[in-house]
This record gives sequence, structure tokens and C-alpha cells, in this order.
Amino acid sequence: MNYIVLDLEWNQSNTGNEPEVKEIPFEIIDIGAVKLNGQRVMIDTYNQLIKPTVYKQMHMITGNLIQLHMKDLETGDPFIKAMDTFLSWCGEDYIFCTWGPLDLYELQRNMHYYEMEPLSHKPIKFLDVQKLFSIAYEDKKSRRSLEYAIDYLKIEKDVPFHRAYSDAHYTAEILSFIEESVLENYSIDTYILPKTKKDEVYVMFHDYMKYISREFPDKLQAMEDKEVISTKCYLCRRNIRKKIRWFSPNGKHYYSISFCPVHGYMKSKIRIRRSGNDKVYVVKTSKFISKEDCRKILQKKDKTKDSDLV
DNA sequence: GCTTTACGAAGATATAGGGC
DNA sequence: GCCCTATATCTTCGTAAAGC
Repeated sequence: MNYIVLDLEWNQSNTGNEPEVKEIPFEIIDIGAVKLNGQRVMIDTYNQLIKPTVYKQMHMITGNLIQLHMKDLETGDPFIKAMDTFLSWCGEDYIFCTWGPLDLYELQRNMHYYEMEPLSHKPIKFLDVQKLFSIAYEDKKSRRSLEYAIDYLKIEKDVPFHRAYSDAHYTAEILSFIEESVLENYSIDTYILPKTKKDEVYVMFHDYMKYISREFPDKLQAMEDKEVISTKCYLCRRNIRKKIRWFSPNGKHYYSISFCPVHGYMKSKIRIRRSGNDKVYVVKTSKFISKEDCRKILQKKDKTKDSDLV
């Protein structure tokens, strides 16, 4: 499998002078990518400017940042043409890698605006190199700028930042530094949410698991779904007994604890999230915890009103 | 029984730090 | 300037205790 390390530059409405188009708040104007083989060695590159059709003025802040002017874009390809070329360049067997979680989301939003066939009909697995950098070298939670990571790894800064191709190239260099085992911490893009039960997402990490449900009309219906409220042991996949039934200390998050005779106390947490069209979906995470942590959650539950028990 | 005060929880708002 | 996410802080509200 190849790695497609992708970076985009985009422009936005020049507030006050140009109305914002709601369906495309950010218009992609520069696509850069580097293809790495399975050993993370560079085997090809892609670099293309896009001729904009939505925002004809460069936003001041953006213009200063990315060092691109409207006249540079006049010779660019139309978005649809550039994407067709780019996607066939990507090939068949690959995973997208980006710095931060936004690029893949904006790419799909732009494709949708131009009524292109979607990249996928379900959530997309990708590598967020910004997150991987934090896991490999920092505290797993912080998010650093690309330049910080380049300085940290003492990689030579031979081209300016904030152009799609150069940032993709820098990101690829960082990716090739990161130890193989860290790459298991992949991310899920939810521009497209699971549409059916079959498309729902189950992700196993070494110390926790994550589940992303399909959409439901509201919170109550989500919390009635068997799969949503199921608390099977994610290691041995057996049904296990609930020690603490689902409860919500605040109406947004739900907690439960089950006990697996082999793996111990498993805490599950449900977050209810809003999707675009006023529906909701569920992100459930499960992990094994100590008896002491179990006691703390029990205390939290005792403070919760009965009406919030499920 | 009414008013004041204190406190904690929940919700709303602000901030920070990343992206362009 | 706007988007996204996570976290911190402020505000509001309900309840309980204290004072009269």
C-alpha cells in the first residue's frame, strides 16, 4: 500500500467585498502531494494550481500567508480536471496522510460543491501526521505547527512553508521519521457518516476502542439502539455483565461500566454529536480501567438524577 | 414562612492553538 | 477573517442551610 501525503491551500470570501458561498466556505486553489511506497520511500509527486470560480479576490490574511496571487492562478486547471488527474495519479491501493484533520474534509466539501462522485460513501481512514508526531515525540494531545515539527526533527528547511507541494513534502519527511508502530493510530474522517449499520466504524487501538454509529433523528432514538448501548468486551467480543448501567451526568455524555472475567473493568463512554442536517450520531469509546477508577465513576453516578439513567 | 447566602452543577461563552 | 476542536472560565439556576 502506498501513502499519499496530501496538502491543500485554500482561499475564502474576502469579507465585506464578496459574499460567502455557504456550501464552500473554503475554495481549494493549490494541491500538492507526495507518493510514498510501503517502505515510505518517495516514488512520485503531484503539484497543481487551481483556477478559482467562487472567490475571485484573495483574502488578505490568506494572501500574506501562502504567497499566492490571483494572477498566479489564471493558468491553473479547473478543480474538476485537477481532481480527475490527481485521483488517477493516486492509483488504487493507498491511504491519505495529511498535517491535521482538515484537508481531507475540505477536499470532499469542494468535490461535493462541484457535484463530483464522492471519494467514498462512508467514513475514510487516514493518517493525521500532526497527531502521529504528538504521539511519537510529545504528549499525544498537543498539536504543533508543521514548522515546529520540522525544527524538532532537524529537517532542513530548504523551501518556504505554506505552499501545497512544499508542505506535503515536509509532511512526508516527518512521516518517514515516525516509528512504524505509531502508524497504527490512524484517524477517521467523518465528512460522510456511516449510512447503514454495515458502514458503522469500529477502530481498535492498543489501549482503547472507538465506535462511530450511523445517524439517528435524535438522542433518544440513538440511546435505544442495540449496537449503540451494547458493551461487549472488545478484546474477547463476549457479552459481559454491566456493573453500572448507562447514566448521564450532563445529558451530553453517557457512561457505563461492565466487567469481563478475563480483562477486568471496562468503561464505555458515549458522546452524542450533531451532524450537519440536525441529526445526531454517536461516538463510543471503551477502555479498561482500575477498580479505583471504577469507584470514582460510581460516585459520579450516585450524584446523578434517576431521570438520566437509561 | 420568608429572605439571604453559599455552593455545586450545567450551560454558555471565551480562549487557545492548529489549519488556510 | 473563518473553521475545527479542546479546554477554561463565567453565568445562571436550583437547592439547602442559616437567620430572623
